[in-house]
Amino acid sequence: MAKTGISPTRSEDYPGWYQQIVRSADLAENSPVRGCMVIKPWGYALWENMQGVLDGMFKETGHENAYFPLFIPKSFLEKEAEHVEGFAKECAVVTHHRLEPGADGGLVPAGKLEEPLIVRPTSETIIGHMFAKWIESYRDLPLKINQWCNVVRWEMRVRLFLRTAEFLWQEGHTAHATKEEALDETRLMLDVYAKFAEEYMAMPVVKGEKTEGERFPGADMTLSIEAMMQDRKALQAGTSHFLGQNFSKAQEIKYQNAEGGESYAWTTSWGVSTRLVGALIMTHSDDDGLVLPPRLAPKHVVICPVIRKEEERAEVMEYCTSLAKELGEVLYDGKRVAVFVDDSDKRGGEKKWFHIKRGVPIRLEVGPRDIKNDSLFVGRRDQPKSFGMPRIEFVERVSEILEEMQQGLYDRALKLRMDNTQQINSFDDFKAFFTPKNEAKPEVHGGFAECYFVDCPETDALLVPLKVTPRCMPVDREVEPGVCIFTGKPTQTRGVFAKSY
RNA sequence: CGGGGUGUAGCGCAGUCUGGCUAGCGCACCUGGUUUGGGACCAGGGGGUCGAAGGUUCGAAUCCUUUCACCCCGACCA
Repeated sequence: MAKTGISPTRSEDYPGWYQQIVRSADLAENSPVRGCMVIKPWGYALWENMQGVLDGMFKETGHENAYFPLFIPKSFLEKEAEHVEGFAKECAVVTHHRLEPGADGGLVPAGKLEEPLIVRPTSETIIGHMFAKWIESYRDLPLKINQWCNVVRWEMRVRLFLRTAEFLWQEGHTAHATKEEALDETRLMLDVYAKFAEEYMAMPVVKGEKTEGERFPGADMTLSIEAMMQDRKALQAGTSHFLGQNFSKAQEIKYQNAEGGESYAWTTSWGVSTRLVGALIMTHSDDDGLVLPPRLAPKHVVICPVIRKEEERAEVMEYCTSLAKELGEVLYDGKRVAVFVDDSDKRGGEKKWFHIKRGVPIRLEVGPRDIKNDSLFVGRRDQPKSFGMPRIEFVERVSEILEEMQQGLYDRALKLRMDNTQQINSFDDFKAFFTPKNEAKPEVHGGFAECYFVDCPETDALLVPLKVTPRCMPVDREVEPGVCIFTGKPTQTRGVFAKSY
C-alpha cells in the first residue's frame, strides 16, 4: 500500500513530517502562550517513563532529589560573569507582584518589586547559594542533588519538544572536595545518559567533550551525548558540566578541610530535558507515525476486539479481557507488560491506524475466527505485515518479541549513523559533504564528519557559512597526531562535525 | 531587530484584485440508516461577530487608515 500514515513524508519535508508525527501521535500541541507547549497524556506518559528510569539511575549513583524555587533574584545571576552573558538574552523577568484594574477595564501590573526575579533558565546560582549554607566541612562532601522541574529560556524560534520557551528537565548539581572527584562525577553522569539513551531509547550516541565555543557558560568543561537524527543532523541529547571552582568562588561554596584550612568546593551540573522526546521521535519514527522503543512505551500491547455482529460482543470481549489479564502477568524488562483493550467504537481500519500513528509496539486483533482457533492476529510496529500466531505461543514470546524490537530499533539507528559518518581529511571534501545539491530546497545530505582540527577562532569562522558546528571531541578514542583540515596546523584533536538542531 | 508573508468554523483553505443574494468548500464533529478481518458509504444537521479599531459607501471579508497577532528567511539559540 502506497498510502502512508503521515503526510508529508520524511523525504518530502522533514520538519513538516516531524510536526505531523507530534500531532498525529497526540503527544503535544502549541498553547496560547508564545513558545510554550501543552504536553498531552500520551506524550506525558512517555516522559514519565523516561523520568522513572533516569530517576532510578540517579539514585543508584547516590543522588537525592530536592526542589528549589522557580524564581531567582537578579543579583544571584549576576555573580558568575560568563553565566550572565550566556543566559541574559533569554530570561523571563518578573518585575511586579500584583494586578490592579486599569483605566481601560483591563489589569495593569502594580506593586513593583525592589529586586526583579528571574524565572530560572537553569538553577546553578540558587542551588549554589543553598550549597554554600549546607557545606561547612569536608565531611559534608560530596553533596549530590538532583531536581526535576521546569525552566524557561525565551527562545525566538520554537519546535515542539526540541526547543520550547518552557521545558521540563532534570538538573543534577553536585559539590566535591577534589577536582578529580568532580571530574569523575561529570564523566559518570555522561555515562548514565549514554546508557539511558542507548539501552532505553535505543538511540546510539557519541560521547564527547564540547569545544570552547559550545561550552556551557561558566563551565571549565562540557561533555555531551550527540545523536544522529534521520535527516542526518545532530541533536545534543544531554550535557554534563565540570564547573571547576567558578561557581564555588562566585558563591562562596567553601568547606573546612581535614587539615583545618579553608577550600573551595568543585562543582558539577548535568541535565536532560523533554528534548529527549523529540530525539526519540526523530530517531525511530517512520512515514506511518511514531515508533516507540518498547522499554519506554507507555503501552506495549493493544488488543483490538473485532466484533461483526452484536451477538458476538460478549464472547469476544470476554476473550479479550482474559487475554489482557494473562498478558499483564508477563514480565518484560523487569516490569509487567502494559496491555490494554481498545473497545472504542472506531471502525477496524481507523482503529489500526490510530495505534500505528501513536507507536504502540504490538497490536492484537481478536475476532470470532481467532477465538475459534485460539490464535491471534499480530501486528508489529516495526513490520509492515501482520501475521497469525497461536495465543499460547504469543503469551510465551511477547517479552522476547518486545526485546527483539528494542534491539532492532537500536541496530537500525546505529546503521544509519555509521552509514552517514565519514572521516574527512581536506576542507574541500568537508565543504562538499555539507553542501546540498539543491540549495533552494536542500535534500537530506551530510551527516557526521570526523576530522582533525584545532579548536580556535579561525576554525569557527570557516564553519559559519556552512552552518556546521563542532558537535564534540569524542572521548574513549585513541589519539594520534594529525593535521587540522581548517588551519593546516598540527593537532592531536579529532572532532565530530555536523549540522545540528 | 531587518526582509517577506498570513490572519475567514476545531484543522486546512477558497472568496479580496473588479464592494452586491442568507459567506462557501474539504476534513473533523452530531443524528439516522446501510456497513464492518482493515483509513466506509448515503442522507440530514450543528458550528463564523471574516484578527481588532476607526473610516468611505445605499451596501464592506473585499476599498482606505491605524493597530495586534502569528508564520517564513536572516540574526540569536548553554
